[in-house]
Amino acid sequence: MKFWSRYFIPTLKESPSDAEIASHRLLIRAGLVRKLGGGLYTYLPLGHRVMQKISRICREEMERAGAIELSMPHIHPAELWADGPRWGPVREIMFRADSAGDGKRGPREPEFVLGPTHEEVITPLIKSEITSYRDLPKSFFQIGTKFRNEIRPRYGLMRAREFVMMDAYSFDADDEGAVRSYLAMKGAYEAFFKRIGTQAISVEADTGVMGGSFSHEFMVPADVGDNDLYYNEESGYAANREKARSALVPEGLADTAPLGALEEFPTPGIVTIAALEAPPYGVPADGQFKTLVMMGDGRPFAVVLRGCDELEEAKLGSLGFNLVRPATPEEIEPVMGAKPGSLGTVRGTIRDLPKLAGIFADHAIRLVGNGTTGANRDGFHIRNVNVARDLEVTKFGDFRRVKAGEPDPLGGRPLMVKRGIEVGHIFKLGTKYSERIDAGYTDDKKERHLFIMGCYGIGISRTLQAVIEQSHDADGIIWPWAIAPFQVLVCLLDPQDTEATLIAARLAAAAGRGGADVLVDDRAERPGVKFKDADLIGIPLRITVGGRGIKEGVVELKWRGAKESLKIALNESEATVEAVVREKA
RNA sequence: CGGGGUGUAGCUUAGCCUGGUAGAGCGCCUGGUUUGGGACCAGGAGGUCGCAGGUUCGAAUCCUGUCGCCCCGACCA
Repeated sequence: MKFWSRYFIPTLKESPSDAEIASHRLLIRAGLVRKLGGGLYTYLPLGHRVMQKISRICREEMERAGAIELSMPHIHPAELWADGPRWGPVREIMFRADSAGDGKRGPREPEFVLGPTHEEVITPLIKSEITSYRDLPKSFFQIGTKFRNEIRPRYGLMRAREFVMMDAYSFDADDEGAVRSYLAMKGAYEAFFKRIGTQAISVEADTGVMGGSFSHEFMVPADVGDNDLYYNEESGYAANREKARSALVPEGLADTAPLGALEEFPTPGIVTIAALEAPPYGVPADGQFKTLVMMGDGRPFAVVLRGCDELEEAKLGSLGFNLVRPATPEEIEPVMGAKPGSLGTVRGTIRDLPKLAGIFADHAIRLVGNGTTGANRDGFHIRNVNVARDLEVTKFGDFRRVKAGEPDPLGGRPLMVKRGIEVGHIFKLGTKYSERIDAGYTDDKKERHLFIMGCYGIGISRTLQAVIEQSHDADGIIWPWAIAPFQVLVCLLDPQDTEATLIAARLAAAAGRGGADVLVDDRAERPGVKFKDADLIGIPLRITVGGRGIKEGVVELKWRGAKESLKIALNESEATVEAVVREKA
């Protein structure tokens, strides 16, 4: 039990100007955190308590799923990362952790870095400690601070430079085992989010820089999220934007339109899809072919889409390039023969076809019959273009960004879209890390195999903020019971009054017996201030003890989300409070 | 890193265009009156106007540079 007057909850009437979104403002106004610098936050007592509660629940669910807790260093020798597969992409977000030195030495390679994640630490560890199939499978986890020098920290704890994460790693002897471990973790995640009172959706996700064979993200739906979720509740399909597919194009669809004769025509100054749609041309966007030239590991390649579709760059990952970027006009013209705006892939029109590392076409272009595309000659397009007859294509694939309302790939029902905050991510890694350092075990036939790994993360501090984003109103936070910093707030309106103080103490004790963490607002403030603060910090159950109620012989119980309060007779109040709390806890 | 914005008291900000005494609200301190949804009255403390240089008799204000922070984009738990 804590007394507000002796505790530390610095609430703010106004929010600092640098807080943009509701959850960020509330974090600060409710006295949960204070900023030290960009992406760096102090957890004040209230915020710290919530972090502890989220961590504890996370720990319990991970252990229930069979994972074993350990703790790895935050400072890593730089050699651990140097020359690794992720050194390039990861390097720029890593903090170096060398001695600050005397300021005279010039730049040099870092000796130590602050750990952004721990695959690189745990894989060598397990390599040397586990050598037999008898010791598999094993899953480990830790809950601790991670350091990433984010290019742009944002939205308070949402994207911070230093943040708290639960990270887990699984080691299995074979693929079936690895899938079991993966599913166990997925189950633990689902249980975790359910217990903390948060709706989190798991969606198919891209593996990105992490690599691996498949993965799911756990998303908390929120308008301020930085990823789009495409889903249909009936069919159960859910994927993020990078991964989302649709059943727009029937399998094996061939050219259908009556084939017209190819015809080049002048289009002076026309370099956009929209301009070709307008009079006098009037070619609808879905009747155009859009040709994009990208650079993959330094080699140009082309991507062909319908004019009405957008490229989803993440989907180019399947092409096997390490680094992909749009090509510059200077890189494009010598290869294609024209500047962007007049590009196309009609056979025979590409100036230097052998230079291209490939022409990759989205399946959806099959829907275009007698279409129009660039002639690879500035100021000219070609009409009556048909895919099978006319287009140069190395390979078809799924490269377009899905749109809301398209049929989902499982049941053909319309896809819905929501914004979401990524709070967890699980990866089936396969052997990507174990192979690099030859980490494996010996089986019962004395044969050596690589560990099949998985890795898993939950952003604990991000989850804290995502919960607020999902659960608040105009007055403040509405904490789910399980992670509220205190579950019960005894609001003592007349701390000078001995009788009221005594009643408040008894009720606080009763709530404590029921299993709640109790905060007593014993400050010498006016009732209005106390009520506003109570709503702001979002304690689920408020018990009001005041002179007015005592005269009537009642105290009031009010749930944070509810409109009305309940009056309870004084002589039954202790038993009632204890019972109510026990039921929740 | 590219684009945009912004720095004035603990917080929110006015003043800047058109140079001349730095102002308000909230919060804080003292006294009084109040006391069930952010009270009122009186008094008070608190500001190197982000930093450095320049122009000027004179700079919060104009110019140059620099740093911090915020927003949009790429990246991530």
